[in-house]
Amino acid sequence: MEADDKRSRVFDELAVVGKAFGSAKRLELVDLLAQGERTVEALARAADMGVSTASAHLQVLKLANLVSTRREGTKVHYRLAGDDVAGLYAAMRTVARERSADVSRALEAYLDVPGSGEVGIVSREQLTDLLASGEITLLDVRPREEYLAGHIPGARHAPLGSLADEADGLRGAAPVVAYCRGSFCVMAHDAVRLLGGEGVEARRLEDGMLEWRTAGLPVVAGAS
Amino acid sequence: MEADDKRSRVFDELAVVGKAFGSAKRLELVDLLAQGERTVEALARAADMGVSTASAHLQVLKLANLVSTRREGTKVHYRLAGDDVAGLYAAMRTVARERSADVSRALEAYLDVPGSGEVGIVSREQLTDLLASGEITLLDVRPREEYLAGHIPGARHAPLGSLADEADGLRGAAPVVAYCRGSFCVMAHDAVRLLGGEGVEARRLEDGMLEWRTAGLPVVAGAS
DNA sequence: ACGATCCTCCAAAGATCTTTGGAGGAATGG
DNA sequence: CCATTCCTCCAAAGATCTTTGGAGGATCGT
Repeated sequence: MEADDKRSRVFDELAVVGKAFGSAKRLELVDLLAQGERTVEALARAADMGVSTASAHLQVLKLANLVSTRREGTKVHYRLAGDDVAGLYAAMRTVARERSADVSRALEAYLDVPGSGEVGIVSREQLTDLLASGEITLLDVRPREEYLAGHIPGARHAPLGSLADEADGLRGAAPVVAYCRGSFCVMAHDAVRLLGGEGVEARRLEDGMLEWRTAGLPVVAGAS
Repeated sequence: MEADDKRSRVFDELAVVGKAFGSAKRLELVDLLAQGERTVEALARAADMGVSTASAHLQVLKLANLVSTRREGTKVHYRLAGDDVAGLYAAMRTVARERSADVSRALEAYLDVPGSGEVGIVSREQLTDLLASGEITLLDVRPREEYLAGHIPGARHAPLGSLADEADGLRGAAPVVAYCRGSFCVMAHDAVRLLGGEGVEARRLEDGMLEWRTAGLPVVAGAS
């Protein structure tokens, strides 16, 4: 049957996209790219793999049309092909987390979440209100390049590495809300722990930049 | 670093879910399961593969917690673990179709869509209105088991195989809207072509049952 | 034109997946 | 308790993916 061939081809092509999400290394690259564009070398370094390997994985993502590239001199910058790709990645994480006990267990072990009694979590809606009323200091604790590529309006950049130096200035001032890459990112957890230990009142955004962007909320780029 | 190990494990577990969507055969099974539960044998037959192969693929889906099973006598019925899984599958199809020229090309070849000038497409919103005003006959042209597992309220079952016999009764009566599995399914296209050739005024729903269900619209099971 | 940098492509080894037939397990009906 | 049905598990062959080092292409600055 000719029609069966054509149907098979449709699923074959769909599987190209599915396969792109079927490798831990590639997911790690997608996770990084969801925070903004990066060069191959930067991606390889951040995801701890050889440049050849990173390039090969990026070709797979490119073949699936999930990423696009921009050349700047000798460097090639990769980025997600669109917000819908970030949305698909976020949706997959949500389903995986809700459906798979293995995923949620691995995630809890990584985030070091104290089972039940974590206090001080702020939802996106609450954050919008708190920002409007100016009652808090919003900290973006991601690496500098990611902050520059896009952050929540009103957020100050305070990377984890230099957060300890800022504790003095934050103590006693407006309470802090910290955020990072998303619900699978440990940085905001670490920031809240660190600040709490320094006597600074700190909570964290429920998820992070990925979910903020996917929800269609405003994002501002550059140093602000 | 211990933290890196834990992070890697999170991505490894995520990749288990991603991999599940990374095989054409498995996607075909998911596509079928999105229409309702089925036994292993029925799935193997419908997707044209050996029972062992189907079982193996189903184990992969089960390991990713994307499907669940129900035993009935010697038969095992598989179904999607939840509507969120169907939603993820639908989202992946949408992204794949919009991003990948290969996917949309393969799809057009399969659906045999006349490039631009296809008339008579009804959106979900329009269908809801048309149903409320009773101005149309809504036909579900999927196989019987899928109709029974869940269909749009008010739809009559008219499988493709026996549609020609119904043409006489439909001619001159209320115009027809036909639907099938979803936007990657050819049956409604075929139905509209067939009815049109018989002189019956027929249009098709823009997508199908998968998108209807994913949108949270009402579904009724059994013969109605 | 040349060297330096950054990336992609190539080839090959190693790892992982897919498919198959058949053995074996679970449930049913006589 | 035996035969039947339906499914899962096993083992092995074949196919596909991943990772690597190094060759080679593109771009830039000198």
